[in-house]
Amino acid sequence: MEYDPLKLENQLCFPLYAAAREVVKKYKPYLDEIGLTYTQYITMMVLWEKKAVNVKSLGECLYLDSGTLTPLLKKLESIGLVSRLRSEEDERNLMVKITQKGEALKEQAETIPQRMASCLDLSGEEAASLYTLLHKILKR
Amino acid sequence: MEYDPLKLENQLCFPLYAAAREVVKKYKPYLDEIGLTYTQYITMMVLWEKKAVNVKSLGECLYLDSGTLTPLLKKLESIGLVSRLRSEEDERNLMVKITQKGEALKEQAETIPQRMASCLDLSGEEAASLYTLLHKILKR
DNA sequence: TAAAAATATATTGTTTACAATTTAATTATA
DNA sequence: TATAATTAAATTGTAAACAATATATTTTTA
Repeated sequence: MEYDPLKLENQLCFPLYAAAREVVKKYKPYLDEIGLTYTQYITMMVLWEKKAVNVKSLGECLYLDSGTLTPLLKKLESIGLVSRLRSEEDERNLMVKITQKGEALKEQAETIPQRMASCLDLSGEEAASLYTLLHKILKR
Repeated sequence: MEYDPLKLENQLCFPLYAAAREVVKKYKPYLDEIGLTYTQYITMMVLWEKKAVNVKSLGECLYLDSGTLTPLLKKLESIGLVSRLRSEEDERNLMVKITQKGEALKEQAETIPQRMASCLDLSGEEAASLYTLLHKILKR
């Protein structure tokens, strides 16, 4: 029996793709508590840190484009977590700003990272090693 | 400045999610050549190996459910790569079988794994380590 | 400075992804 | 053996994800 590079078990991308989806699925019960999807959650993370950001740099942070972000940001605006306003200096830029309600949500999210970590069941070393390898793939 | 577990750069899931999408995106030019999406490609991988499989076990292989697979398999059937037929013994099962055309496609796909690997730019050791860690996450 | 190029976001269309529900078939059990 | 429980796919509805295109604004350059 010779080695077949087209066997699923010989792929590296496939477990990456599958594990990413499995982990996002594990977040769901926690994110349901605060009424966010995973993509909305990481968007809020950027805003919890930066307070305001335009769509382009948000997309660079998250590896997402306006086709994904525009409807998502409109949704977050409709929930009252962010505001969307064209920049005065350059009207091509849309500034996304966190609202008071958005800031307040952070407190409810504080417990999520730890609860998720205990789901993952990796040692500290394994997690660090995985972190490094993934960032190596993402390096551009 | 204290450690904030809600900062994007302190997440492990986020680079997993982002890297998976980036890598799938890198497949696109290669998969375009053979007219498949990434999800269709990994479905064909299972069929290149197993020749025939029902939707449930296909879903177990790929970590996908019938909600995703049903339309995808109909699409593959419409292209002529697979056939879909209810099992005689148990009519709840839908057997998905690879066609001649599906088998023939494998030859055109042979070069993809190597070309992808050179995109990834990981050493053999790094790839092996990543493989192990991802499978640890997927272990059920 | 008028036209061209570049930039930022939005829109359109297609495919995934998945939760929740429905339908149909099979198996278990009262 | 009729009824209940289980199982496998399909369907429905929503949210991503992304390529390709369109629109509007700003910057370059001829």
